[in-house]
Amino acid sequence: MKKKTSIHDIAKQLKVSSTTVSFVINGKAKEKRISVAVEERVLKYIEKIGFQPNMMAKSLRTGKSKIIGLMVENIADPFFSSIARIIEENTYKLGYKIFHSSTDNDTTKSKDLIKVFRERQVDGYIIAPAPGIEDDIQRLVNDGLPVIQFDRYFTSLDTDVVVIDNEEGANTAVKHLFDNGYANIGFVTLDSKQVQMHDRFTGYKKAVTAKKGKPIELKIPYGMDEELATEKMKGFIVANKKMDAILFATNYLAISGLMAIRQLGLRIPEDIGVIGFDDNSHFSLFSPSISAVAQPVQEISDEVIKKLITCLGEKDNKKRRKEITVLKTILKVRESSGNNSVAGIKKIG
Amino acid sequence: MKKKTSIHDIAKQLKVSSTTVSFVINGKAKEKRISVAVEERVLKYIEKIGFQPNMMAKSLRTGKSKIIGLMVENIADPFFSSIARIIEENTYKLGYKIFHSSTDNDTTKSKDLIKVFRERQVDGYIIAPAPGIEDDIQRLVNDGLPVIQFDRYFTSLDTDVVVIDNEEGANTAVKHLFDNGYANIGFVTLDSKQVQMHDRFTGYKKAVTAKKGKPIELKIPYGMDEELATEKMKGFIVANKKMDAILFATNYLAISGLMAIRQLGLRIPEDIGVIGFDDNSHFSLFSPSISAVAQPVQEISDEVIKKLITCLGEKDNKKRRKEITVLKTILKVRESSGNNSVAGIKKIG
DNA sequence: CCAATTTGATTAATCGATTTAGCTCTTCGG
DNA sequence: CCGAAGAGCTAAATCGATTAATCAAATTGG
Repeated sequence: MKKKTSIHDIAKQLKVSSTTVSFVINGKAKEKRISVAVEERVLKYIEKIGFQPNMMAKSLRTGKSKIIGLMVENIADPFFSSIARIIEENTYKLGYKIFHSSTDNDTTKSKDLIKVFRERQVDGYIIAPAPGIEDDIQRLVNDGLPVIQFDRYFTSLDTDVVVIDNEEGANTAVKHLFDNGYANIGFVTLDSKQVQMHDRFTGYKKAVTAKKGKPIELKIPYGMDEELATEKMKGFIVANKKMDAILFATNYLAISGLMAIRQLGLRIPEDIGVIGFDDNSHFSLFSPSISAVAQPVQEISDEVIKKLITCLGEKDNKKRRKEITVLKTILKVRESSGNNSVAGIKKIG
Repeated sequence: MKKKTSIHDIAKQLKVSSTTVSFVINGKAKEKRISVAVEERVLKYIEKIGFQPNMMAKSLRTGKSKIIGLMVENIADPFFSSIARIIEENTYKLGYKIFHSSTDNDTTKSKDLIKVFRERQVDGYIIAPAPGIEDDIQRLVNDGLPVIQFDRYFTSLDTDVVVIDNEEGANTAVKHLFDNGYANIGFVTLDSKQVQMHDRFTGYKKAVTAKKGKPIELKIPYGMDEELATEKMKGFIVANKKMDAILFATNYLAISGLMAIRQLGLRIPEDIGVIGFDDNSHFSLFSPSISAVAQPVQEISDEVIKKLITCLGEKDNKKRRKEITVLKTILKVRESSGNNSVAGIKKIG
């Protein structure tokens, strides 16, 4: 059908060697002492025919695929898709393309994805790890491949890490609820052992016990159908009559929770106060508007990229000292958590 | 550091030829008359060392990268990220990986992306085209590469297409507003010549003129800052005193519009009725809940995948008769557009 | 003027797979 | 016992680039 023209075809046409063409294409004309005359002739020709080198061949030879593997829980989740967008944008400028993949927090799927990434020779890995893939990541690390863990991480692994201060984020949110007159604060989270969820619970618990309260917790299994989750939450709210506020550990849990509250006919913030983890551009438009612990998406992405670039530039990655960066969350105080703004916290419309 | 083991290393270890190893790995042992004994020996060994063939080499040789290029306006937009997710999921099962990219509806960026996709040898293209890239896509088509346009398309190009019936979607929405007692309906859209926006306007206009009304239109430039857009819309609403309902042409325009309405202190649906194009899982939680013209995301994705698979299976793509699939939208009637449900339209909580 | 250096370009190996064509050995019919 | 057929495996070309090694011609220095 169509045979793509190769560097050799060009060489033949111009009666030079393919080496020369390669040098010119890669801007090494000066360095490799190619005469300006020949250089221009080659440049003109490849411009004319719109030559595009075959990255596969290039990658095979150089060992660099110029591809980054990005593994997140769910690319359709606004938190992850925003990060994906920023990462894509910035790495693109450096000539990298991204393979995205959603793990659904599933171990088998994640392991398989790592395998696929490997055989595709990706140059670097950005991973929000699912449970149980410690060994797989360890193997990447052993082979000196650049790996960044973000959002959550295995403490046992020696990789760069970018996370937020989940404990403090949750803690501040609960304290804020107390300051607004709520006394019995519940926590709805995922039934998960992952470190970020655990930290959020810890932050919640510390704030509650500091007030001599006792934790009221509901755990929803990962991947549970939204309607079912809503039912669970309705049961949870009904069963805990005294509970007057809830902190939700993820954005989609908050959504189910809001449905539950609405279906029960409760008023926010009068009957029940609400704060969600992960902000969403829509929260400010709800009536009442929904308070949230916002993750600094831009900063997270920037940190991840910065670290990745550093890793990619390293010749021996195993020698480098790895860094754990912990970023601060921002409590977005809106109507759903009462009206008193707390010192040091921005009150927003 | 680490030299990945190749098919040759395996061959050397097992004292067979790399040809044999290749045959076994690709399941052609029977076909190529490799003895069961040798086959098992090879299989056992590659299992033991966890061998992973180099896809770059494979792709170079076979000419198939097993990569699909996906170009959308913005991967952080829930509409596109949902589609991306479904496509990723399904193509993955067939051994394909996806390169996603956001075009921002920018011509230069889109052209550049197509170039990058080409040099990366992607096997197929799924494109929600930005303006002005007709020629670039035409070139792909000329070279017999599988191309699917979706969400919007260039009518001049002979590719498979998956879109929704934008005209009818908008038309139905406006009719619904009329049926609910609204008389002067405005339309807020993008300042864009793209076909999907044009069709939405046509649907709106036909419904309005059928009622002897005259169109009231506001065009927002693509990429305008959200706050500025909100201001524009406030001005629009104030300037058109008699306007009592608005249809927004995209989900993010609806968001800005809702902010404008809120800031002006208007009540929905009493003072002003609202319908958005593109549904969002949050719309049902707004107070009042927001009506929307929902796009059938799952169906769109399924169609796109089906068509792509067909193209990929074709030996001569240029011969194939291309198909344009137009899918129906679903009007989700909620509180923001009044209370009367229209015949044939599902009234939802 | 000859050896040494510089200039400008090329030859050929290599990356890791796939695949065509062919080689060797056994078996079997006649 | 010879030739054909088939079974089982391999050599070597190939995909399209990069790059170390080298070479011929021109230039320079002493």
